[in-house]
Amino acid sequence: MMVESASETIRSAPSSQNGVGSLSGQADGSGGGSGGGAGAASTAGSTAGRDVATGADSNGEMSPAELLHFQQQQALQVARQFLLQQASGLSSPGNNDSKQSASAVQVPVSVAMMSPQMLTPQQMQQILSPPQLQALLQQQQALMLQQLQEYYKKQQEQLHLQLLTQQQAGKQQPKEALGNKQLAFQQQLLQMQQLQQQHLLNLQRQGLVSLQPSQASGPLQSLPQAVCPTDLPQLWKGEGAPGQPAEDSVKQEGLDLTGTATTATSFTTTPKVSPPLSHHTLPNGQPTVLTPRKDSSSHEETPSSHPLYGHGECKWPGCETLCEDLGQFIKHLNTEHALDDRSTAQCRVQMQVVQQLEIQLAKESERLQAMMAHLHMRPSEPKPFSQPLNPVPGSSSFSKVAVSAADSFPDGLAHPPTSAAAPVTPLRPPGLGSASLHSGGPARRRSSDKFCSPISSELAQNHEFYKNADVRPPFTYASLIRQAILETPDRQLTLNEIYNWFTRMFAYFRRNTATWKNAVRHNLSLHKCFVRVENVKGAVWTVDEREYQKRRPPKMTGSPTLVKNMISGLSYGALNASYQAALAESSFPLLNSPGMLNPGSTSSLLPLSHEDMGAPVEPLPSNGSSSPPRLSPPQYSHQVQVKEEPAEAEEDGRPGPPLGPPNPSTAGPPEDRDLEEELPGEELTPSCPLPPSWKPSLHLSYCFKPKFTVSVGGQDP
DNA sequence: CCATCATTAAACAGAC
DNA sequence: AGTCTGTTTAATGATG
Repeated sequence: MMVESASETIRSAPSSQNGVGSLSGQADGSGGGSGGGAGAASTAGSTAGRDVATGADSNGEMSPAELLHFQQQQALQVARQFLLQQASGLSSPGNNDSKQSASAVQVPVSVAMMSPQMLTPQQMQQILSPPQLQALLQQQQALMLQQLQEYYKKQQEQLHLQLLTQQQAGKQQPKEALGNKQLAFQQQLLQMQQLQQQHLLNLQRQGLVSLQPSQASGPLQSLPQAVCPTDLPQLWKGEGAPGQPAEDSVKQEGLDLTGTATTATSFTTTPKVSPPLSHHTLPNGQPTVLTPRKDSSSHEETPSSHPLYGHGECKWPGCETLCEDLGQFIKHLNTEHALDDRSTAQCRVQMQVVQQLEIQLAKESERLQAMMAHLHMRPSEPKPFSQPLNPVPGSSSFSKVAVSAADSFPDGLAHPPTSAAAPVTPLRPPGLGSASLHSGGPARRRSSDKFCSPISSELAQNHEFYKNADVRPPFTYASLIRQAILETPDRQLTLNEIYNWFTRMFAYFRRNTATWKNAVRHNLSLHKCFVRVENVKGAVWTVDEREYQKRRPPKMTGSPTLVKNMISGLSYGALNASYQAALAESSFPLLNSPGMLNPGSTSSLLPLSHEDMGAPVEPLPSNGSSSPPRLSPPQYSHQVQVKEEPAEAEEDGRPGPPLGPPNPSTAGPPEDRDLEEELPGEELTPSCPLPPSWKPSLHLSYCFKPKFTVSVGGQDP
């Protein structure tokens, strides 16, 4: 302990220029007081100028902090009502708790909120004993659940009726118009489901669902483990009359996507949906965060954004088609992703993915709890991740703890945060749990390399998490730098832009800037996969993919079989395996065509992306495959794509346009051959993902990039 | 135990 | 002079 703190102070001393920022940041986090979501949200909100981030946030996604706040407000309202009743003698004096509970439950939330009293939460806590508060909270939760259920039910019915009407009318309409209408309905249903899911998960996260199974009315009893999107309609309908035709059809739509024209409505589970819940749940002036912006974004026919549209490209799984604007995207959506067997199958796959993720999340959380209980790590705290983590990146002692904790997972993997939790529990990705708990330290250790963690998809799916949670990403600096560079259309970034990407994408890197910036520079210089190119405006950094692949241990290349094998070996192998199976089942062409797996593009579909599987991500020039590129620096400048020189040697074998997203869907055989020649017996090892015969020795050694041959000469050890 | 490699720290130089 | 950028070395620790 003393050693840790000593080293901590020692290490923090050099970064004096960032000391103020770091300290203030930490003070914010801790001063905010355990409000994990709130702290994260405030962090995200305070960091202005992050175009992507704010854009995503402003789409109306309700943050956990908002939900929490909303529920707390409601709980307080109910508690106030309860106090009022007690004070005015409305409830019979001799009543026992159950009677009082009943009376309290009977108070509609909306009514309670319409009569706000002037009691502060602190006053409430002083007046009410903790058991009372808890009872009230539970009552309120149960009541709110009921109201929500009814609301959702009505909304679903209404939407379904609208949909049916629209479909009948659409028979006479042009197909596109119908598609647009369907899209709108689809969005609405989708948003409703998202809302339901968020509510349920939020409740579950607070332990309220499982806390009160008897009060939470039937359906919720079935989701202590996982809430699956496919289950939600059932869950919410379970209480109501099950025989209602509209509900049944909606339910079937949610579960069976195979056939009819109605199936396109209720399946997608894209997390970036703004739930339109404000008007019903908060009828009157309650100054909550459930603002009309969500309505505007969700109910309009032509919203300013679309959950399947982002960063100028279609987010449909495996598509990534570039669309200049929303209109074009809508057109593209209606043409390319119309209601057909393929789209239906893809949606079904997506459903299964989400479902598996949810299940996996529940299992992993449970496992983590058990592990922590076993290891006596905060056994008394059921929500170990609810608080913002303030790691000390400079402390190697912390890093040791973090790494060892991460490695203590049963499967021996330092779990990167899988995609399961990020959309719904932004502060708590599973698997990262123990690492983030003590974290601080570099949760890195080649996690992206050794375990083939798909950094691009990881980042894509846990984007919000890393952006808000002060958790070190489990990727190496090299991986992150490369990701930053590849995310840009030109695949080149200045050092400062790389810095900005780090701070924009990761809350963790908003502190201790001296440390990680130095590391970034160090990595840029050290790894020869990063090539510095003199530009007109200055120097930019690019990625030499071949070098990047070369420096990595070969895992697998191209072969879907290998991909599957590796996937099933990963920590979240189960869900990915099911994903694979689902893909195969739906004859999804993705895994069968190497070109579909893109490196830099945030492969929104696959939890695994090419790049981190060690597969060749870009078609690399076959010229000079055996010549060590380190011989002369000018060679580098030709291997990379520079703005001023769009068509250079690097692009020779690449038919794709020089600009645009990192989507060289032209990978493949030439590249593989090239690498195979260059790394004989390493890249292509068809039988097993990690061939035992492979040894990363000798020529794959850690090599320095001799930018200046003079300086290298005699210093090489 | 050794080789490899990621990370961190630090020194240094050049450009601005 | 100070800062930024870039290079290099060294130490440390993890991993296979």
